[in-house]
Amino acid sequence: MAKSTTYLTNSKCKDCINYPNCIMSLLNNNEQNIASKYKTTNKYKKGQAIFNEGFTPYSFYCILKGNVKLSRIGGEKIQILRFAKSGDIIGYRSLIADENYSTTAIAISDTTVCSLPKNIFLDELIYNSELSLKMLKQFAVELKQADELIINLTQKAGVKRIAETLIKIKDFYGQNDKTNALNISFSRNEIASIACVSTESCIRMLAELKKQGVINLVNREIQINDFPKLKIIANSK
Amino acid sequence: MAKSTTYLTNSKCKDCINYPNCIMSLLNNNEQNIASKYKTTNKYKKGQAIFNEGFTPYSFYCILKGNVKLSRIGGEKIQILRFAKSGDIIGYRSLIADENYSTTAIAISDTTVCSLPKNIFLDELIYNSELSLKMLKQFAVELKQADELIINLTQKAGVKRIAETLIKIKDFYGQNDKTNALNISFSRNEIASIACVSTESCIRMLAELKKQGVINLVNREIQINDFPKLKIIANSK
DNA sequence: TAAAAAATATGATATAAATCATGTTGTTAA
DNA sequence: TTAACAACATGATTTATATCATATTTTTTA
Repeated sequence: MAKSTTYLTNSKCKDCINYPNCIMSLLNNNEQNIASKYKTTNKYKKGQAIFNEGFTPYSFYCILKGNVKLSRIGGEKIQILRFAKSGDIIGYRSLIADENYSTTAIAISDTTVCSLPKNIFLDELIYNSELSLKMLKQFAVELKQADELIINLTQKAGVKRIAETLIKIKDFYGQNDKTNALNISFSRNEIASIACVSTESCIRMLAELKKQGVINLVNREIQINDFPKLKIIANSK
Repeated sequence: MAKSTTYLTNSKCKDCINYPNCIMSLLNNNEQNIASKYKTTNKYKKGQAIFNEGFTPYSFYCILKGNVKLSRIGGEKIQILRFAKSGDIIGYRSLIADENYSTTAIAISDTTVCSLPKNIFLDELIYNSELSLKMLKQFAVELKQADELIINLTQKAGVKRIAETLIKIKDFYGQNDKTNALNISFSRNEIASIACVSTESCIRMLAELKKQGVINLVNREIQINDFPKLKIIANSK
């Protein structure tokens, strides 16, 4: 896979399209000056890795524009664990834990990412309590979500996990108002890796949901027809 | 289940048996004074809940002495997610996320817990950057562990998960030097809830490990004879 | 625009582990 | 010290879903 393209810019967070939603909007003027001085901006094509499991982290990443999946390998199979989109941050867990990356981040659409050197970010955490508190909250929510994923993946039947997965994608990335198609399209194999089923089972389960009239499958694209029913399926015993 | 017994003490963290290992050792003199003024100490019998999933949190908890399991219900089954012991803190996730408890904490041996009112703890987080940074690190490690649990529970075969569970208990709570028995004993049903298998399967798999000479089952007590082999089993494909 | 490759689809079979059933052992309480 | 109960144990059966096999469709590339 080709290397990402690097762009050097001096733009500040307060002028970013994600301001004030991005967590880095909490930097004060001085911190923003430092950040803009040291940050680089990189473009990743769909499918390119931003960082890889097992590698040493040197940077903190902000998604300027685009979408990312975070996954982890366990022997043979890949498990997709969570997602990120414009304005989200990635790669901070390893920096804060002072460990190598425990997940792999891959662009699921063409994605532009701002990178900040490790120590600049860690310094900001020390001196900006608003930032560190926001980070604490981010972790607290993520930890709950990880716990929920454990319960969902281990205690729900396959079709329910597929339903849950479609809900997750719709809630996070949205859907087309007219066609009801999911804004970000995943292959059957990817959906399987989110729901933790085999690709074949995933295909069968999607077919089952289609048969029940909950979704529509048009040219590999998934349209959610009956979102309430999808929720009922995902949450039923 | 009977209510916990409450004791009021004015002792400070710096005089605690867990000093300086407990994260609260990072409080400065003034903060320790405030903490000692507002904190209460409670004793929980084995099996008693310290807090329950779904309830609103009002306190931050430090385990003065004892052991705790953190679990979560998913429909029918209970999944044990992690453990805590003397010097560990619990209940902070919900406080920081400003959400109800997402897990239940139950004493797995007689346990004494210090409680600090929610706002005292949250204030300390704001003003003590050393504390908030340590909390960030705690979250970062816990999040990785949650991710690892996802992979282990969804991708490893039952026996391997049982082996993994025994390793986890041994590493976290230790084992008796002479008998090789685990320091904290769990019922078969609890081990099943950690490894995410049925109780019957858990029993069968323990029997299998015994047959292989890796462990010994004496009066419901589990002794680890061959730890290296247990690790090999847990990590083999 | 044909050929190759990748993704989707579907049927048949295998399998790990849950569930159900019943029995045994160990612990608690009358 | 026996009865009652809970925990542990083991066999038989069922079930969900993975795996294997083979098509079909769509996309990519030569």
